Amino acid sequence: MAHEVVWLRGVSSGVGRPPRHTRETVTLAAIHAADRDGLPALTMRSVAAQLGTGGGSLYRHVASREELIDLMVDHVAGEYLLHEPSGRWLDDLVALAVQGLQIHLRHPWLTEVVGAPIVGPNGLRVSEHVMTLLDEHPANDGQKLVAYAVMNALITSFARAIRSAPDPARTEAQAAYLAHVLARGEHPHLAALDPSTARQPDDVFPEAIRRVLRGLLDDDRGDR
Amino acid sequence: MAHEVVWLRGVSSGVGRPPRHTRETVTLAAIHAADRDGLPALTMRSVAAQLGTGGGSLYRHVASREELIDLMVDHVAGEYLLHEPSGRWLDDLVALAVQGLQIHLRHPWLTEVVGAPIVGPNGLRVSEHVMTLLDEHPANDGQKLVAYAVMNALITSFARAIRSAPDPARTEAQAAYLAHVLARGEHPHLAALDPSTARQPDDVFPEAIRRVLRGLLDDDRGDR
DNA sequence: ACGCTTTGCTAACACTGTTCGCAAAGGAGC
DNA sequence: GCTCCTTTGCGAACAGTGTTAGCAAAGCGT
Repeated sequence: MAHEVVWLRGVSSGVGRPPRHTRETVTLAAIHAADRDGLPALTMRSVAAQLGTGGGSLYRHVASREELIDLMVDHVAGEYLLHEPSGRWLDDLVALAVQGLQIHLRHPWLTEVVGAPIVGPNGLRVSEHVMTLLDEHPANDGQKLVAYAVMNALITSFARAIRSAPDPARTEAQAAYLAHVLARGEHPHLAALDPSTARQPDDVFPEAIRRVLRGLLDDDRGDR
Repeated sequence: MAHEVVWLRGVSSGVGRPPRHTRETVTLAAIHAADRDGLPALTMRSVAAQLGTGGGSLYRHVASREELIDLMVDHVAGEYLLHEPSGRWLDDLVALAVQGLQIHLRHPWLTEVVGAPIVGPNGLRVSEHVMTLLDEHPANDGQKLVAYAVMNALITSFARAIRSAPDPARTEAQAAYLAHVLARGEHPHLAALDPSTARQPDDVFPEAIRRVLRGLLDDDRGDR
C-alpha cells in the first residue's frame, strides 16, 4: 500500500538484513531468461532458480509477475539511443522506429506483452524525445500523440510478423490449409497473389513507417 | 493427428453416441463468456460449466484452449459485412476498418489475443475482400499486403487504447506517477502537452486510418 | 438383443502465481 | 560482548490452471 506504482517504491532502507538481490538484478535475470526461453516459460520459479533461490523469494523485490514484466519492458526501453534532433523530424522518427524494431528483435518476448503501454522512467524518456523531435512541427498535440501511438503499434506488429518463422509447425499447417482452400477455386484474388513481390517485412519496414508518418503528420495535400 | 488444422477437421461421423454439443456451440459459449468476463477468466471449466458439463468434456470438440481461441477469433471475423466495391477503394477500406474497430469493441477480449494472425475461413474471406477492393490499384501485391497488415495492427491498437478506461485503478496510479515525474521539471515537452487537443481515440480513428492507408498506397508525390 | 463406435464425465497429474510463518542475518544501542 | 529490531530468505502450502486417462453411457447397424 506504500506506493501503488513500482517506479515510486524506494529500494532497501539500509537497516536490517541486507538483500542478496536487488530489483534490477531480478529484472535482468528475468530478461535473460525471457530472451532465451520466451515469455510463457518465464515462471517465477525459473527466474528464482536462475538466481539460485526459491520461488517465493522474488516477492520481496517485486509485487507480482505482471509488475516484473513491467520492469522488464521499461528496462529494455532504456536501450533506445536518443540522438540530437537533426532538423529533419521524419528522418529522426524513422531512425527511432528502426531502433525500436531492433530492440524487439533482440527481445522477442516484447511482442507477446499485451497490456496497457508501460510508462516507466525509460518509456517517458523516449516519449519526451519524440515530442522534442516534433517540437517545431505545426500539428497539434493530439495528432502528434496519435502518430507516436501508431508508430509503436507498427513496431510491434512488424516485429511479430518477422519472428513468425520460429514456429514452423504452425506456419506449415496453416500453409497447408491455405493451399487446400485456394485449390477449391474460391478466393481468386488470394490465389492470384504474386509471391515474388512479397518482400521480407524487415526490409519494407523503414519505407512503410516513413510513408505512414508522412501521411499522418505531413498533409500538404487537400482533405480528399 | 488426423488433421493438424481445425478448419480441416470434420464434424461428427454419424455413428456412435450422438454429441450433445457441437464445435460451434462450444465456440459460441466461449465467446459469450469472454464478452462478459474477459479473456483471463475464460477457463476450460468455466465455459464447460456454462454448457452444463464438466471441464474435460470440451476436449472432445477442441484440441486445446489455444485452438478454442482460434475458433473464437475466426468466428467473430464472420461479423464483417462485405459490401460490393464502390469504386473508391480508400472509402471502402476505411469503412471496413471502422467495422473492424466496432467488432473489437463488441468483443473486447480480441485485443488481448496475441499470437500469429488466424487465417480461418472467415479471416480468408475478409482478406479476399480486401484484395478485391484493391484489385485495380496499381500497387504491387507486396505493398497491398503490407497495407492490410498495417490496417489490422491499427484496428487492434486503437481498440486497445479505447478500452483502457475500464481499468481505473491502474490508470489512476500511472497518472499519479506521471504527475509526480512531470513536477520534477524534466520532460518539459511532455509537461507542455495541451490536453485540450487530445480527442477521443474512436473519434480520430477514421481520419487516422485514411491518412495511413493513403500514405501507404497512394503516392502521387515524389519520393521525398 | 447384441456388438461397436463415439461421446460424457470424474479423478488425477503437473504446473502455475501467490501467501504465510518462521529462521537467519546484519546494524544500533548499551 | 551481548541483546533488540528490522528486514530478508526460504520452504511449505493453497487455490487454481490446462490437459490426460479410464471407464460408464448412449445410440446405430445387423
